[in-house]
Amino acid sequence: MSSLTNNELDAPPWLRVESTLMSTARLIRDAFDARLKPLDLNLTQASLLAYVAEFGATTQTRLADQMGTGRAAIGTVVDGLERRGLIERHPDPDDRRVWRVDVTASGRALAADIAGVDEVLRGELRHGIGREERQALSWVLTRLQVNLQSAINT
Amino acid sequence: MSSLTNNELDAPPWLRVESTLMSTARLIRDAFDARLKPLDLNLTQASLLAYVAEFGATTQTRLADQMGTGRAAIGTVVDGLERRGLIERHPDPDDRRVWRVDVTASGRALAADIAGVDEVLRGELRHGIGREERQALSWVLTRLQVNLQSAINT
DNA sequence: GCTCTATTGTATGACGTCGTACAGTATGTG
DNA sequence: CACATACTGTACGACGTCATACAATAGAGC
Repeated sequence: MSSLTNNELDAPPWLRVESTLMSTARLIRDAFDARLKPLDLNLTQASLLAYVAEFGATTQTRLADQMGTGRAAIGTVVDGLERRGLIERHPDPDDRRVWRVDVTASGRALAADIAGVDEVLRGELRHGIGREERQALSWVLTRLQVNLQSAINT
Repeated sequence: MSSLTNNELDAPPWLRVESTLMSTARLIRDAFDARLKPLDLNLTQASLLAYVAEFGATTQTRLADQMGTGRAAIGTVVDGLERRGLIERHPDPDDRRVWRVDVTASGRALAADIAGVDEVLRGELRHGIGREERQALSWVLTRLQVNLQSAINT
């Protein structure tokens, strides 16, 4: 069942690879969200938690940069995770403007589950795609990002 | 300024190609939105308008499938474009449940502008990326979508 | 030390999309 | 014909993100 929504044939003439790329991105988010649902996390929350668990106490601005979202949005995500006792905000001794966001014990346990989910899913996504194909994909995407940045700054 | 947010080096160990893909998708949306801003359209509105201009009177459900968004969301998009006189809703003589969404004269004119914007931007995005690389990208993305669909349906 | 500029996190309102439920209509089955 | 099932578009509430404005704080230049 379920033919893909956008194969190259019935796709509109404008937007071809680009729309395939965007629908793929949406599917990635959906797939991760589905697998993270048992942990009661979405991809944004899981990414933030995993990042803090990996790299230790982190500023919210840095988190926003890493996650690719605004500072305001990160604030509410941190609020939610903090309410659930997964992370904590500690004052920074050197800079009284910032919070050092750090993971709690239960947050660290959950981060391990996240890593498991991530590894399993990423393994499934590699089926039928060779290593060099993934590298080629990565290269083209990076090059595309350069072009996109130029296009946006004009 | 503005090094890319996620190169492969400082990216977290979970999510690599996948996160690059998602940030690329976001950049695509941003780039199109920026170029479409003079027309006072966002990518969703422009895609819908271009699709109707290309393929003629279309059902809203079909539009939702094509755009990859829900029926409810499409309804509000159609509302907005209809208020601006770019499209019209006509009753379907054979099925009284559905609207036949069709483009007006001014909508058709704007659709031509959209096609121009699209062609120019897509040309810029191809810089430094060969035809076979684009085809390889497309192939890997399609394969990825298959894997993603399997992953979601489990 | 004082002043100007930059930065951090937050509050607020807006937007786009989603999920669900619903009424109206179509289609298939007895 | 009557009935059950499927489908279309809409109303409604919720969520996540954004843009903007703001107070508090830091840092640079004099």
